[in-house]
Amino acid sequence: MEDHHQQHNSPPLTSQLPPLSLPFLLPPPSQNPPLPPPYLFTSSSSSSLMTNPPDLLDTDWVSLLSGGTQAAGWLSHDQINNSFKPMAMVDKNISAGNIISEAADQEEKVGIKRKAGGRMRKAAASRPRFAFQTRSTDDILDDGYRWRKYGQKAVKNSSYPRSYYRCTHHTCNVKKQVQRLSKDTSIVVTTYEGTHNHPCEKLMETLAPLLKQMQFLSRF
DNA sequence: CGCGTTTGACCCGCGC
DNA sequence: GCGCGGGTCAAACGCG
Repeated sequence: MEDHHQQHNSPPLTSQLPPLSLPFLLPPPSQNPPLPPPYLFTSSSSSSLMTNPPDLLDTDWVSLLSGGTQAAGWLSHDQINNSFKPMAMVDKNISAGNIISEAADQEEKVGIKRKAGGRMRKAAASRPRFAFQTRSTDDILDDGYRWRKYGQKAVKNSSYPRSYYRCTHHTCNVKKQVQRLSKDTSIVVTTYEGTHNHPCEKLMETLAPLLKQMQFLSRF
């Protein structure tokens, strides 16, 4: 069951590209007030919630965008509004530090009890996971992928339920959890688990004309 | 009709 | 063993 989309007719545009740079992903210039850059961490960088922004060069944007989530890339979406901050890298090997405690707790438990639940329970061998928080009135931010909700649970010590989503792409089993903090109800914590094994449709749609142009120009 | 959401049941690990 | 908490399933439902 391999994924053999996108190979025969059209050459994979993405493979011919230089790594995406962050400015690509920032909101269009029409948004006058300068937005703070999105700070996301991976496990290779700092584990604690930073008061000072991490150096963007330290952030592995390429792997984030190809394998993690496009969340950081869609800041222009109205939902995200003008606030986007990291919560922390979620990794059971990393101490909670000064992460917002409710979320930290949640993640510690999730990390340990990864396999609890339903029936088709593969040994989810330490899939990449990370979480971040957004300040938004909408629980769901548009990260470019399509998600299907498969569950919702009330969580202890939280007045808001946690929602469970799966990527709808057939061969992709990336999941995410979305939960609003009860301490600060304006904050939504999104936790991603796994790696997308397919391109982001929306991102590709957006970039396709540009990529074609680049291909064309690169011939000269 | 296809796709996504809702929701109660079920499963599983853990602590006691 | 039992109950709890959390994650998942799947039938029913809703919507375009």
